[in-house]
Amino acid sequence: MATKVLPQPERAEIRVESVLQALGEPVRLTIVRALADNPAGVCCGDIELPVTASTRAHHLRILREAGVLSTHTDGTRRISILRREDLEDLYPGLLTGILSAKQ
Amino acid sequence: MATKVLPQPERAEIRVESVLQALGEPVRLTIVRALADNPAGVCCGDIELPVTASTRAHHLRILREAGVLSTHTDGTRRISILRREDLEDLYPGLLTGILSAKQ
DNA sequence: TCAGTAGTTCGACGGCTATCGTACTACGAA
DNA sequence: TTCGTAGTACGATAGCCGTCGAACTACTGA
Repeated sequence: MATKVLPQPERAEIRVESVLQALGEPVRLTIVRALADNPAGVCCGDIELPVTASTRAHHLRILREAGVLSTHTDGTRRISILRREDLEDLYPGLLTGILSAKQ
Repeated sequence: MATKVLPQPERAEIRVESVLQALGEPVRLTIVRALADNPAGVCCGDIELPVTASTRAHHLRILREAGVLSTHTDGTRRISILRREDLEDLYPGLLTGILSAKQ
C-alpha cells in the first residue's frame, strides 16, 4: 500500500483569496463538485473534463495548493478528497453555499 | 434626489463562477468586506484601496456585473450595497463563510 | 526485467485581466 | 454659467494563467 500524501497547506495556512481564486474557474469547480459527490475520494482521471491530462494535473495542483483538496497516492493512481472539515472550520457555510448552486 | 440603479444581473442571472471569480481578487475582497461592514451602503470612493480611481471603478464594475453588489447614484456619488439577500438565497452560507475568514 | 498505465513536469503560447493615465460625463455649488 | 468634484470609459501595457504536447517518473503486472 504505502500511500503518500502530496504536499498541501496546513489548515492555518489556507488563505481565503487562494480558495476563492481556485474555485472561480469552471473546470476546477467541476472537479470540486465531483469530489463533493464522492466523500470517499475520487481518482483524478475518473472525472470527466474537457481538457488534457496535463491541464487536469495543473488544476488539481492549484486546488491542492489552495487547500481545497487533499491528494494521496494509491499505486499509480492519485486519490483526491475534498477538505470539507478544514474548509468548514475556516469558512463555515462557504462550501455548502457553493455546492447548493443550481449549476 | 432622483437616484438611479446601475445595470446589474437579475437574481436568476447570477452565476456562481462569476461570483467566485469576482471574489477571488484581493482588492475586490476588500471592497466586499467594507460593504459587509456597512449594510446601509458605502460611497465607492470612501473605501481605502491601493489602486487608482479608474482601477477602483473597474473592480466595482466586475462586482456589480457578477451580481455581488448593487450601485445607485446619489448626486455625483455612487452608493454601493452588498446584495446579501440575493446571494444568501442563491448560495446560502457562502457570504458569511467568506466574511468569517480571519483575513 | 520489461512493457503498459497513471500522472506530473516543463516549456511555449495565446488570451485574459489588473493596472494606469487621460479624456470624458454628470452633478452641485458659487 | 462656470468651476470643482465624483466617477466612468477608453486605450495601452505588462503580467498572469489556462491550455497543450512532449518528455519524464512511478507503479503494476506479466
